[in-house]
Amino acid sequence: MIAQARTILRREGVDALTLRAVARAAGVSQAAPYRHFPDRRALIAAVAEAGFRDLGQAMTAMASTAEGRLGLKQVAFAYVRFALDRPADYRIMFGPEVANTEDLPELRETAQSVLGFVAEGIAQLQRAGLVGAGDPALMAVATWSMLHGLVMLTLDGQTAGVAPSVDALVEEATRIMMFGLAPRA
Amino acid sequence: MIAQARTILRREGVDALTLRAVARAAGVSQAAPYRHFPDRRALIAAVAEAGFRDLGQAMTAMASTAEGRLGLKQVAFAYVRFALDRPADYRIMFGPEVANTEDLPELRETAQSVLGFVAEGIAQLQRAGLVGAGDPALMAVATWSMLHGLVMLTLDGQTAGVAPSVDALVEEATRIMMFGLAPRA
DNA sequence: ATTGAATGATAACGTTGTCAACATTAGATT
DNA sequence: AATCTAATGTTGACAACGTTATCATTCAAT
Repeated sequence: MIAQARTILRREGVDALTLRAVARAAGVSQAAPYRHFPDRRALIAAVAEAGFRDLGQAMTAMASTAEGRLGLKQVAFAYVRFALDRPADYRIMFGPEVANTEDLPELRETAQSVLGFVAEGIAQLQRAGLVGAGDPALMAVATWSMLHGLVMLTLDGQTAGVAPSVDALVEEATRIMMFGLAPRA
Repeated sequence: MIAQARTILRREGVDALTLRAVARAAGVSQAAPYRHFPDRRALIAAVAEAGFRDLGQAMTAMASTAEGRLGLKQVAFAYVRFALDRPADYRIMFGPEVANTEDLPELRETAQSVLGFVAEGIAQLQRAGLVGAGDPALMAVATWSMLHGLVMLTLDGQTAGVAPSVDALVEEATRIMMFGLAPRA
């Protein structure tokens, strides 16, 4: 059922992701989904959680392709690529429907594991002397924020024309994140 | 009518912002709004545009309270404060309904002026030698991305527990943005 | 005075989330 | 083997929504 939902989401967008549409796709009556999800929000939360799992997988896969700062950058690219490849999935994962994750502990945990993954990578770089002192969790939030914002603004069409390509944009943004806006003496 | 819409949005959330609710609040028939907005999306776009205007105003007001890097940081605080004070407004401004602004030139322009404001501030810092060389528009996008991401993740409850307060989080994030993750010799 | 645009009212259509009531089935218990 | 229970599905309904078509009103410009 979640698989049906994700297919609809990708093919027809968020608006088409209705409980009835999922029921139709599953060849089942309109009320049947309520046996598995208490309400629409729960279905969306399940789809979001699947998305976070896929995202984590994509990031992990890319992390092992390079070391040091380049590794972190590769993860950043994997992150952005995932979001731009599946914009509807990404939007659902951070949409208002699942904003208050207090009552969705599983989703919360899955999402937090993405943050934890970034934090761990940063801690590694710190041990290698490639990242300065400071709370790695905080640095991870800042890094994640930048990527998330970049993705959202790009999906909203707000970064068009600033850089020759999205890749170039990510390249520059991660560089700024790593070395800062202030000049280095 | 836009004012009614914004009141409903703030009081009852995005879901309650329906054309019918706006019509009721205005004491008018349910079809009357269609004389002023072709569809729901147009109403939302108008609300979003009003939000961007308010945001720009808040940022501008705060920019004149300090100079140099501190000025930019004050603008960042103003930005975050606006978003957290009026989460529903902020969400609408960057929501999927108005994602493709191609057919909403006015909204696009208003939103872009926020970016332009940041870019101008960065260009000023460059002239003062407080920010390194590089395309200020690109730097502005990176900065905006970080703030936008930070706000969204915070609204989604994803940054809870990382810092003692949101202010501290913004403080640290802007510091990282300015001086980078990499250690300074 | 007439016209035409702007604005509003009424009524309807199709879709949605949700619920209540009933049917079916598979597994566990007796 | 008979019975009970939980899970799952169906039918039918309700209210709310976006949207449209049709008709009424007002008011400035000609």
